[in-house]
This record gives sequence, structure tokens and C-alpha cells, in this order.
Amino acid sequence: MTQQKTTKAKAPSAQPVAVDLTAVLVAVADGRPLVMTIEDGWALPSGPFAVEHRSLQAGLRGWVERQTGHPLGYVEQLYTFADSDRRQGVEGAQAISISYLGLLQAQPSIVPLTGWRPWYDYFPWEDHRGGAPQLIAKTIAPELRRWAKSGETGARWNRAAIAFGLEGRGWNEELVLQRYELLYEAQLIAEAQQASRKGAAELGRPMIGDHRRILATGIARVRAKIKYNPVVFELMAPVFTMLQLQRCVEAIAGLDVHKPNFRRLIEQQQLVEETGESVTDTGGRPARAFRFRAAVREERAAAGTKLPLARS
Amino acid sequence: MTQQKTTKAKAPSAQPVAVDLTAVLVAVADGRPLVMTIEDGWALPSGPFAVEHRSLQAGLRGWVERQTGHPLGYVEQLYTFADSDRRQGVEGAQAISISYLGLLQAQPSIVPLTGWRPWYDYFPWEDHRGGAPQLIAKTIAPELRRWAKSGETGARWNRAAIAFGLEGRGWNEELVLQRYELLYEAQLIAEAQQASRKGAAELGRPMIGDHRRILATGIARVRAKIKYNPVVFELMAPVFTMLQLQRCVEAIAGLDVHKPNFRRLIEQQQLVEETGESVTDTGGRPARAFRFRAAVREERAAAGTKLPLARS
DNA sequence: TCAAAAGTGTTATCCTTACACCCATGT
DNA sequence: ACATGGGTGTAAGGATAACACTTTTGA
Repeated sequence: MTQQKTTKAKAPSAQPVAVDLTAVLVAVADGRPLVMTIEDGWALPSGPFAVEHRSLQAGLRGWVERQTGHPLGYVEQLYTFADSDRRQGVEGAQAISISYLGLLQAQPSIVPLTGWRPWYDYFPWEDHRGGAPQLIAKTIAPELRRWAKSGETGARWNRAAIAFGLEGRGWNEELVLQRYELLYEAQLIAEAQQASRKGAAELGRPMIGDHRRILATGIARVRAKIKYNPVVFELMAPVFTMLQLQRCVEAIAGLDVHKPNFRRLIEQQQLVEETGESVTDTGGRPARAFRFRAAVREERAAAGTKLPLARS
Repeated sequence: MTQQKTTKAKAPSAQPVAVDLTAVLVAVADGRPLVMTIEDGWALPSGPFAVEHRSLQAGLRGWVERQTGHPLGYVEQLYTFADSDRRQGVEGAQAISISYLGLLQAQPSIVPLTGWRPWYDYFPWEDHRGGAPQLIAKTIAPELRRWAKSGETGARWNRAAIAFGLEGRGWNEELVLQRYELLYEAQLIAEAQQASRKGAAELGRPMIGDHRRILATGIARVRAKIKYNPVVFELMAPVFTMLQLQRCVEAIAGLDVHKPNFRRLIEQQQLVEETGESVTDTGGRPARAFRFRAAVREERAAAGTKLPLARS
């Protein structure tokens, strides 16, 4: 960067660089969060940023809808990674990658299609429904402890304990990226290992380049958003039961939710309205059907303040 | 974007594009939020993305510290704008701009220096300390009403009312970008007007290109962050009084805060500790001096869940 | 009849908000 | 004395979390 004080024209950008777009497309089918992949699960869909894209978002949206046949409900930019941020290729060529998060509504046809894969295949330690996975206590914690002992012990172990909720600290489902980074730093993850170093390859399915890191960023973002923003509904069919909604939230958060309180939370916020019908094939008592109250999408802007304001 | 199923090598990115970095640098000096500008206040500091930057963040950090002589406390990526997202130049050349937010500690030397300017010069409608600015009722609301009447009246007026807290809706200080976009869409802002169209140029100082839009993004981000993340401290001198801290938060949020409750909020969260000294030149009773509890920076990861979890 | 899921009620607890009030210093 | 800012107490209200319990279906 150079400071420019006298001329108003911008200094010309030095070397042109290669730019591509990478998408984290998420859908939930009967309680399983899925992510769209290509290359037989080895990569996220991506491609060069081309002139014909009138805007990044529009380009992505069109592309996804052509490829999958499903409407893309919600799109937001995730992050822009530069080569050395990505810790890979030092092959001289500059490259940056702009990543997007997209949410799709559940459709019966979505599952068998091309590349939809459960995201917990890539992050098995992230699914805490039914309790923390044994993987953490059996493999991750010991490996991280060993790594911590090999340098700056205190700081390293402290980070590990916070990220993975060790030593009685609670599990924080939003720290997806921090956990991945930590495992990467400790060389416990395939992507971090030169050629085929020893063990620990059981820590999730790897992806090419930094795609798993991008996926981690996406998961973290959805998990955060779902709590203060009614984005869940972008993942639901137009009509649903409370339990279906709950299962969807649980799938995303990787946590079990308390049923009675969940219902009240949703109803009290007036996020849904009854359709009047009921659904009988639930395995128990028939459930009332709900739909999302469209008005909410705008109103919700009026959300939380969290500061102790003066007067009124 | 093209789908690639058979080869594992990435398709080469088509046309290389020009990439540059733009920074929103923020500091607060005695109750005034400042932003670093160049070109006599017409632009945010920016420059080409160059090879020598080992990473985007590191590059930015080094550059800022050389230019300003102050340490850059906190850096985060804001957004990546593409040309047509930016609604400007259709001159054939692709260009994208990666923007960053940086927070600097208040220093006595910071104000007179090169390009620090009050950010409310650019967004006069955003400062609600001491009540909503008259500008909104006198100019903005009428103009927006006129604009709404010229097409899709209901939807337009609804958006306007939400964004600016009209018709008894509360003011939401986080909607900085939405408000700017709205004024832009309604052509009430200099940047949106071809050549010199008629009136309404009083709506804040303009900037070149989409820099004011980037600044709006930055302000929105700080305002959101300040409420669930102890970033305020990145803006404070190492030792401060409670009122100074409060004034800083008020400056950023553009809102008045309730003093007794603010103190309790801070203390109860154990964000600060007493230094033991007291400050006498406050104009009233001497105030106790505080410093930020460093440990918090890590612990804070343990933040909010907001979902009704099952068991424990 | 029992399992599975749908729902309702109620309480303890915590956090937020608002109001009222006293303390210490300089002019 | 009084203005200015520093600082404490407390009670009402709402949101959350935890527990116990009833209802309705299908196998």
C-alpha cells in the first residue's frame, strides 16, 4: 500500500491476480446437515470469477440454481482468503478466493443428488447431539495435550481447553474454525501433514487445499446466525412441524435442544403461524403444521440492543 | 463457474483481475469517533494488493503502523466488493476491493495528524447522542416519503421506516449500511447523483467511489461487535475511568448510555480491574482508574448460547 | 397396553431496567 | 452553597432453565 496525498486518481493496481469463487452450500435433510461437494467429496464447488458475473452474489445464485435445480434461499459472503493466508501454494502465482455461504430449502430430491454430503463426515468432533463424541476424549484431547507439552505449554493447553470445552469448560458450538485451526496447527489433520506423516488421519475426511477451512468458516457462520436471525427457515420446507424445526436447528448447532422450551421460544417470538392442518405420520400424536411468518423477515431488523440505554 | 467432475486439478482462473485493499481505521478521541482518510478526506486509505504481503492482515498491519506510528490493536476483514457490486465503473476492467477494519488506541497525538476525521461528518444522521438529529425529521423522512410515493409505495416506505426508526419504531444503531443504501437508492446522496443533480447534497460529506459505503460497513461492524465482544478496549488507553469508557461506547454506538447500569454491566462481566490510582481532573469527584483484564480476551470465547439446551 | 411424540403448567433464577439516592471534589 | 461527575441500593419485570405432567396417535 502506498499513501497518496496529492493526486485524486488511484494508483493502478500492481499485478493482476487470479480470483475464484468458492461456495459453501448447505441443506438439511431429515436431521442431517449436508454440504454440496464436487470431485467425489474432495472439494467445494468453485470456479473462476468471470466477467459475465454482473455481481458476485447474482453470479453465484444463477450458477447454483442451474446446477441444482433448487432455488437458493439465502446468500451471504463468508470471507476472502489470500494465498498465504491459506498457507499453501508458494508457486509464485497470486491467487485469492472469495467464499460464499448459501442455504437451500430441504427437498426430497436433494439427498441422492450429485454431491450432497453430511458435513459431520468432515468434522466428526462437531456433532454433540447425544453427548460429546468419544473422539474428543479418546483421541483429540490426548493428542492436543502432547502437542501442548512440546512448547509454550500453558498457552497452548489453554487454547485447546477453551476450544474443545475440556476440563469442565462448556462446549461452545460456534468455535468451529478455532478448533480446525488448532488441529491444523498441531498437525493432527491430513491437510497439515506433508506427504503421509504418521497417525491421526481419523480426524475427519480431508479436502483439497483449504476447502475444509472454508467449510469450517461456513459452519461457524450458520451456527452463529441461527441464534439471532431467523435463517433456519431458509432451510425448511414451507410447511413443517415443531419437531422438524427443532431437528433442523439441532442438526446445524450439533446440540440437543430442550423441546418444551424450544417451542415456547419460537412461539413467543411469533416467528411462525399455524396452517390449521396437522401431520399424522410422525410416529406419535399428530402434530400441528406451521409456516414461517413472512412479515418477520423485515420486522426482525428491530432486534436486540444489549446496551443499557438512557431515558427512553 | 463451471462444474468439474473428472479432473482434480482446478480449472485455471480466467481473466486476472486487479485487487486492492481498503482500510477503515477507527480511533476515538475525547468522545469523537474518528476515521483515517487520505486525499483531504475524500478517500479511505487504500492501495494495490502486492506480492510482498505475506498475508493480507499482516500487510495491512505493517502499513498502518509505519504510516501512523501507532500500534494497530485489532484487525478484521470487512467485506470484498466487486465492481458491479459497487455499482460504478463499467470501463471493462474487472476490479475488486478487499476491505478491512482496524481499531487503534486513543493517543493524544492522534487527532491533529494527517487524515483523522470525525466519522459523523460523513454520516450526520447516525449520531443520536442527545436525541435523534433534526436532519432525520426535517429532511430525510420527507424526502424518503416522496421517493416512496414514486413507486412500490408500501414496500419502500416500510423499509425506510424500519431503517430510520420512523413512526414510533425504535432506532436501531446497527443498520448503518441499510440506511446508506436506502439514501443511495433514493438518490439523496451525492455519490448516487450523476453530475450535479438537484438538492439534498447536505446529507453528509461524500467520498470517492464506494468508499463511503465501505465506511458504513465498518461502522456497522464496530457497532455490532461492541455489544458482545470486548473490542472497546482496543480503542481505549491502557488506563481509563468508567466515564471515559462509557463515552467511548457512546461515541461508537451514537447513543446515550445509562451510567449506573453501564458500570454494573462492565463490572459484573469482570471486564476490568482497578489500578488502585484515581484520576482527579474529571471536573467532579475523583474517579477510580481501571484497566482491562487481559485474561478476558481468551476466556470470552465462552460467550452466549441463546438456545434452550437439553439436560446439562 | 405401551412406546413415541405432542403438548401444557409451574417454579426458581437470573438479567435487565428504572428509579432514587448519597459521596467527594472544585469554584 | 452548588454544580459536576462518581458511585451504591433496590425493587419490578421479563426471559430462561429445569422439572413434572397430560394428551393423542399407531403398533
